[in-house]
Amino acid sequence: MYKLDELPANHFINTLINEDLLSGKVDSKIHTRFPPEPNGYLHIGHAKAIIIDFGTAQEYNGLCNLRMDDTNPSKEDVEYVDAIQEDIHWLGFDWGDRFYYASDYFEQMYAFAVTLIQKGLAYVCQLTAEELKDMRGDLSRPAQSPYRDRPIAENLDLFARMRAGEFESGAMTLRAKIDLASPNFNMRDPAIYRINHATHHRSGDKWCIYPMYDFAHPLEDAIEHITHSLCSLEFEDHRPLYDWVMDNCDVPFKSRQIEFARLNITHTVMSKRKLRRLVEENYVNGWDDPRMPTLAGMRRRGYPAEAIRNFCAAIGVGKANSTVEFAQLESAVREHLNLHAERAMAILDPLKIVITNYPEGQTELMTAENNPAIENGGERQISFSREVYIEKNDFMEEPVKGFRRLIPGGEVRLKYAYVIQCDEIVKDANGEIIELHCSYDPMTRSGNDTSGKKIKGTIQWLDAATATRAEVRLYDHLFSKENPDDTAEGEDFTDFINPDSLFIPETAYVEPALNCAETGTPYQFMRTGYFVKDKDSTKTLPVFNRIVGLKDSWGKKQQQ
RNA sequence: UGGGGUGUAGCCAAGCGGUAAGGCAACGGACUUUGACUCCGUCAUUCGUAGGUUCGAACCCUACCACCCCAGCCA
Repeated sequence: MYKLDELPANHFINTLINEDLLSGKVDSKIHTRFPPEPNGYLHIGHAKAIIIDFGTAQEYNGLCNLRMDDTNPSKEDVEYVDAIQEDIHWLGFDWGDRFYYASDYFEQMYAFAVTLIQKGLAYVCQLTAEELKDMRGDLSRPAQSPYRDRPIAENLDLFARMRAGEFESGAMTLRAKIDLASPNFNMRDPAIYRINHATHHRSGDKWCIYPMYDFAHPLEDAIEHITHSLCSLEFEDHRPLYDWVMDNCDVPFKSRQIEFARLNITHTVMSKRKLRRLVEENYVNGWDDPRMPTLAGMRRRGYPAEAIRNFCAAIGVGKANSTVEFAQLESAVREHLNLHAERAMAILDPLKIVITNYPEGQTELMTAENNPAIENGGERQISFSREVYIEKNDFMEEPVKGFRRLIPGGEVRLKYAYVIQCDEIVKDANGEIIELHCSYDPMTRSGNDTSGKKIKGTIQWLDAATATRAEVRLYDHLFSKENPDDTAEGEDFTDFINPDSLFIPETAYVEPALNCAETGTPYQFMRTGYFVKDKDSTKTLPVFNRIVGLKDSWGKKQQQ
């Protein structure tokens, strides 16, 4: 039925799935699932998992379910359920009508647990958490439980009463009877049900006992006929238990668990605990703050979903712990923006230029390309008059070697307009430069330059008469520390937050034609970078996106 | 100290007994009305280390080393 050379072969997961297909071990459609716990927002690390889960299904013409793994009511909330769905859709994936909740299987899971008890494979253990800790053994000593040989009938009775709410939270657990001496601690009679009198975000107070991940997850997969359950490396040790549940509960289907390495990125934290702290301790303004590595944050920052997908494809899938450089993500974003983002001019730190030989009151319309990187990228008209703003650092009174922009007595091209020459520097009493007096060369009009001049530098500008004052924000990666995930639990982040991660220039101007209120299109600022409207904020002004800005080899040279 | 994993360039990563893909970064150069983009070129005689098997080893065997994960009634 299958031919090896027709099957996907991008990485080891394909190899394993192909084996199952070729051997006939799996004779149904490939079926995967993405099973987030609704206890936080999805981040770029989840994007990798989503792409592996949904992507693998797509590669094999199969299906991928979305399942809320909501088996711990004290950590979960509906707010996250909604956000997770929105983010997956934004990323470009769809689960059709296969949206499930683990909590919908609670009744079935309970029945499986009862069966296990009847088979003598599970027992109610009344050890308290502290007692359990004392009796769990260690590397060389097996664990112990005085309740291990409780009669089946008594276990059945106790488990029913656990469900009925007769006991307090934590009073007892249902444990799988496997092997107290196993070198794999996960097999030392793991708890599979605990008592927790908490209100579940969905099932309310219907249940006061909840299945543990190790028991619930294989059952969820089996119930949904998941052929391949893809998860991260830390669950490798749990696979024997996963298989034990599959083998000892009378499941309708047997799934196979395959583990891959989760994503780490430099200058970024990926742990939900730490992301939550960033939000709750107000280091950022919410889960969707553009500085956050959450999908919601990246969306607001102007990262295209396709760029994130391309990034994940580029980094591959393996089993080695690795940390991808932030630059690799930026590269994927730049690559996409270069082809899709329309260009615009903006001035973040204005310096006024008076073109003394340009007639007062005159205005010309100049033609500017919207996207020179693509054919038929469109054009727009921008006004030009006697007074314009340029970027302050596009002028150097005492130029360093190699500087190609405006210098006293020198010439520079105003992009899409004329070549100007700096004739005079006007300063205030403190010696601060107020404005520059320049003259333009009428023969150098963009599009029909008859001057024959070869000008090295080209800079951006804005007509002072029409430029729109804008609030602009520049973003960079959140942490100055390369591997902030190494930060000790509870440690203060303050010293590690990159002071440049958010910068708001005092006076910034943009082209008036930019309809920032209505467009979600990323714009690219001339030479200085990209910006995108911050769609979800109440402000209608653009966000400047320094981090995926143009590479600046001049700036780099300056630093050296 | 028990168990489970992983080691290929600065960072990812192919490779699965026939003589080290690709991407990111970096560095040269060409082009340029964005110091961007684009284009061309350079970048592992060697695959954690040491032995062994073989005509031939990153791939097989042995030993060692390093790093990651596991003793929640979290997922």
